[in-house]
Amino acid sequence: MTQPTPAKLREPLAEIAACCSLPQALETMGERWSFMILRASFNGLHHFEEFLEELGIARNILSNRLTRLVESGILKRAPCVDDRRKIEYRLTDKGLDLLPTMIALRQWGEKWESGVPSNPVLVDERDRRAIQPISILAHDGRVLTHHDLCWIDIGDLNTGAVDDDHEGVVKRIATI
Amino acid sequence: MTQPTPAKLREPLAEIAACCSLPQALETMGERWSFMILRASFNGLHHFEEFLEELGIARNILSNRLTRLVESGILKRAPCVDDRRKIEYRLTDKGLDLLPTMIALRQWGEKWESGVPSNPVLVDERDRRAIQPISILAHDGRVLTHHDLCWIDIGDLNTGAVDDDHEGVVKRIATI
DNA sequence: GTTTCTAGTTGCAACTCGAAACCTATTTAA
DNA sequence: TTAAATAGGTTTCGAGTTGCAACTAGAAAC
Repeated sequence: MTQPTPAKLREPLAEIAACCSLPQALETMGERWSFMILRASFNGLHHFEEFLEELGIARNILSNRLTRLVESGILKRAPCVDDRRKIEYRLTDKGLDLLPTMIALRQWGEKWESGVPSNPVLVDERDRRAIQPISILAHDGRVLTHHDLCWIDIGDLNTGAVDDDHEGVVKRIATI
Repeated sequence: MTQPTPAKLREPLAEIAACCSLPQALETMGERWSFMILRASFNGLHHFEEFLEELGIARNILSNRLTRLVESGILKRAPCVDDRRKIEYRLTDKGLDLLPTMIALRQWGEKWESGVPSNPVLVDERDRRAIQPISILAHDGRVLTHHDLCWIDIGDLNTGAVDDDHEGVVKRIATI
């Protein structure tokens, strides 16, 4: 019994290029509203009605997105102790770890879309000085552009360890 | 003559929170396929049929996305001189400047989604050593987390110049 | 016990996506 | 010099997704 059609519309991006993690990341965070909900979470919002009012999103879509973000481990649900009608949505470590990505996107928007640096400004709490622009750094701290980058096979990676004798049998990557 | 309904479904994210550049950035890059097309561009693809084969996207959607990316200044069109049927899509400076964001998202995916570092690895061409993880840096290079950050009014920014006189005007608006 | 509040679900209309077919302007082949 | 192939679209249509409003279940307040 062969099915006439598998009927698999909207193929997951992850299957497009299995070698790269970017499609996988986009599978959860690429959805409309996902980043906006994340941003609201970082800004201290925790409850359904708070997201609803802040974002102006439809109830069913918010419900759907929160469920998906919880399923993918970016947010976690917890019932409130003082009011058991309420549910708290909080960022997990996986969710918190999206902050650099979010700030990078925000800085890009500041530079190219709005034109002006937004107010208020994001600063290091300790000295109240503005954070650096998010950038790509070499192991020694040099800022790299796309001209300086290339892909190499993981085996041919230079780890900095002394391995002059054999080139290309390194198994572990240091950065990630 | 008043229209019966403005019929403005799908309100632009940019209007949701005008104070922040992130929604504006998401307006163009938040669309499905936008980041995948960007990634393909960085990987040296320039033509319609190349994107089509590489991404497995539908023709009409690809056409639509390329038009939007050109309209928002991330890609630029140029007719080929040697074959006037062909059109070249190339990254503008605005597009190239999305590389840190893209790598940040990729690294997040590597860490939390796929688990394993992908192969091939992105390295500094000069010494063939892996790039650093994208992170948030203070002006002196310390790596910051969300605990270390706060928002302040742009007027109260510490620029590094000596200004001990006024302190405590920190408007702690958000916790991001 | 009724009302209110929180977090949903359901139904329906409008919109977007994906696959295939079609279209137009250029090469290339016969 | 026609005929076929190629590049980059647009059109059509069914299916999936989004947005809005109305409704619902459970907990709290009155």
